[in-house]
Amino acid sequence: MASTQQAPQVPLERKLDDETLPDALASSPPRKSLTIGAVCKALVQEFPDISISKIRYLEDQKLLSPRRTPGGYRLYSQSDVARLRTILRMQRDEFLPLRVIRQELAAGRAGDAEVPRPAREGKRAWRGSVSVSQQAGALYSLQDVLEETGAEAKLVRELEEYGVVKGEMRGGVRYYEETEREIVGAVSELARYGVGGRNLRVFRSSADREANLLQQILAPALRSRNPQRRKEAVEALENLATVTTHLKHLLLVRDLRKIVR
DNA sequence: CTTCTTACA
DNA sequence: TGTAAGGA
Repeated sequence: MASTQQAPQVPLERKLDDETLPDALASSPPRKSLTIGAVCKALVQEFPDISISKIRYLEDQKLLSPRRTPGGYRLYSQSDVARLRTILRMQRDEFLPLRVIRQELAAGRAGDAEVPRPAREGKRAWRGSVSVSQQAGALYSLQDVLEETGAEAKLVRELEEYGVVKGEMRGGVRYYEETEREIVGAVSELARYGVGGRNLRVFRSSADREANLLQQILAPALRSRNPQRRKEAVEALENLATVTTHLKHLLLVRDLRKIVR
């Protein structure tokens, strides 16, 4: 109830004159602000299930604070929109809870102008990080794998025994995917430090659990009828994998320090 | 016609 | 999250 809404003067100067939204063609700092509806329309391309209420909700959660017209209409500046994009991407790609996003945003950039987006932590991966989506990658024969990783056949056999790599039969010959080649390479590295294949079961089972977890989370999107959404889901999976890897790395480092200290 | 807030499902 | 209501 209650509602002594003041007169919403003409909320903005020409609402959709610039609905072209050349977000890439920067250099238009303060001039044009958008109403919530316009913002929604502009973002619906990249975020299909965006909605006015959702945007308002984000404001409730203190993630946005657009200016208001004397009439109470929200006016989103370019940087507000950029910030909103960042928020939506963090939610969609990294599944970060709003409270985390709020901190992340408060503690740093992404409030104005362009978004330093790809500043993800996906640091090192042994050589050439692999991606979940490159399913249809090349296949490698045992020979190839051994040559490129410098591993011993014995090691590969061991890994197969423990189900770390499986390879696939083609015309009586076993071939390995690129990911598996990477695995062999990494394990080979570990072998030089005395870590045997039998020590890897723990890795494999934890990897399985993680894969299941991520898959469950993304299941809805992966089942989507919309191919675009599925594609995004796969990308999200990769990002998630990167993030969890980073997390594991941090936890490992922390624990190692405890031990060494 | 659009947006606003509040309340409710 | 979405939506209906009542106003501006």
